[in-house]
Amino acid sequence: MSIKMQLDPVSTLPRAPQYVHIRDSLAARIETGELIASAKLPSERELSESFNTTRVAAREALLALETEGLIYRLDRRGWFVSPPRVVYNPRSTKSFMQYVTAQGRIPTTELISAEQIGASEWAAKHLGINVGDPVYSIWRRRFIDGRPVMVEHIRMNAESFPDFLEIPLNNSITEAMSKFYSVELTRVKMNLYPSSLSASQARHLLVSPGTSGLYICRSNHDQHGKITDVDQEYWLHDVLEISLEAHKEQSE
Amino acid sequence: MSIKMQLDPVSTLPRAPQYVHIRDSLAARIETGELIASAKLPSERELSESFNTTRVAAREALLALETEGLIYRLDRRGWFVSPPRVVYNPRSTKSFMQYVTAQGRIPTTELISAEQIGASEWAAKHLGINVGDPVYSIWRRRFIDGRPVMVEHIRMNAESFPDFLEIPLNNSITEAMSKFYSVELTRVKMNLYPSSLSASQARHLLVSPGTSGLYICRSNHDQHGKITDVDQEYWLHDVLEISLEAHKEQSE
DNA sequence: CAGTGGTCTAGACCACAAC
DNA sequence: TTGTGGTCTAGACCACTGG
Repeated sequence: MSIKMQLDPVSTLPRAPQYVHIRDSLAARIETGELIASAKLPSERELSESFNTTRVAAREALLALETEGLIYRLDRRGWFVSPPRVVYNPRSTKSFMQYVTAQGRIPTTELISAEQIGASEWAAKHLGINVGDPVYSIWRRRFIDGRPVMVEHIRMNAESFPDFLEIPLNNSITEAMSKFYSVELTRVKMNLYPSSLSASQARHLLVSPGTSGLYICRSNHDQHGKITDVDQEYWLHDVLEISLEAHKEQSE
Repeated sequence: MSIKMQLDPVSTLPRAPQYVHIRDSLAARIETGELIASAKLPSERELSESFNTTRVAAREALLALETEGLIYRLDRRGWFVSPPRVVYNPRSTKSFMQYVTAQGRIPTTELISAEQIGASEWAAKHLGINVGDPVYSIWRRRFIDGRPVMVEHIRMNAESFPDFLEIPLNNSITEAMSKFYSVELTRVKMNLYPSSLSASQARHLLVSPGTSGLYICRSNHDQHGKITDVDQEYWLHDVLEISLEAHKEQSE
């Protein structure tokens, strides 16, 4: 037996990158519950020191976990463990407030701005009205357990809902439509895809510009088939799980 | 008026990061059509030189565009302009082959592996059978215009589809069920959320491990309400746009 | 003001793809 | 063999958060 240590054959295989070790270590600490939901992770500098490497490698590990949806980042504030996803079912009549509460989480809604303007080309097309027709343009921010998770931009046909802006807009708009205008939402059309958050949206959500998100565009229809409102939602990418059940149809 | 030049007030505002310029420049070249779909971008080194900066900054710009879905990356092969998203409607009876073709794109399916095994706990639960019951486990890879965009893992109740593995599995499984077993898919249950691709999935899709993706889990049901198969799909994040129309129900 | 992430410099070596 | 992205070193300064 030679004194010189034999190289382990395994070491001739492609070595797992350094950042993978950091990722795995953190992932394990999350899985075992050592780091619980919303807990703050060690700083990038601490991590790089304790793993005897540089901030770049630590950062890569954190970014990988972020992409997976295991952790999230508050801009210049640090890294935190992601809470479980909230399940959203477009077919359910439950409002945001209702389905979040039903899952044991605490929803909040905050009005950012609300005004009446003339319909843009985009809004007119989606609301089935003419450019320049009066629409309400409403921006809101929604929270789950105190974390801002979504900003939304709602456009409503103003002529269908006179004086709507007098109503408190940090409550359910669906309920307001029902209670004050006898308008019931019976059908929803949605388009959605992963994208990234603009600088403005990111600011509202306390994250860095360019953070990945989930874009959802919803058109709501009332019992007469009329479009009531169009809602663009910009979610953080780790917050939602979409769940839906569909009956097959020949329709496109 | 002092001789000393006044600072332009604008310059006291936070300066846009360097990588934003590179991002914007590339985004503009994509928008104007100078760089068309699937075109290869300049290499990271070329970009960093032409913008008189380092690879890190160039890379950040490219990663930002990747998150937006404007460009994609083939592992160690370079960066390319993303083609438009394909619209997928879960309610439509169209198969992958059909809806991709209908949008002027060319779909391909490749069988990776197919075997009969005993149901895992996960498979048993989702198929409504017992652990160890015979199931087909099928892995496939799907392409659009030659680009690998999704890997899927299908589990079927083997007892419902005797000798299914004898059928060519690079064609539509839905059609095979209909043609040979008189089983029609009438209902689908889906769960989906953004996530990241595992090393194995990434290899199949020619991308780097940890690339962000879109996870879709589908349970298909036949005309009798029986579960026919469960399908886990791992899409690249920039490929799909989900489009759906739902009638509201009191059901959860 | 101290601490955090955000951005950047100026390099380096590696694994792999394509020729 | 050459060129690409993938990973990494060892620093630096900046913008902003929070006490």
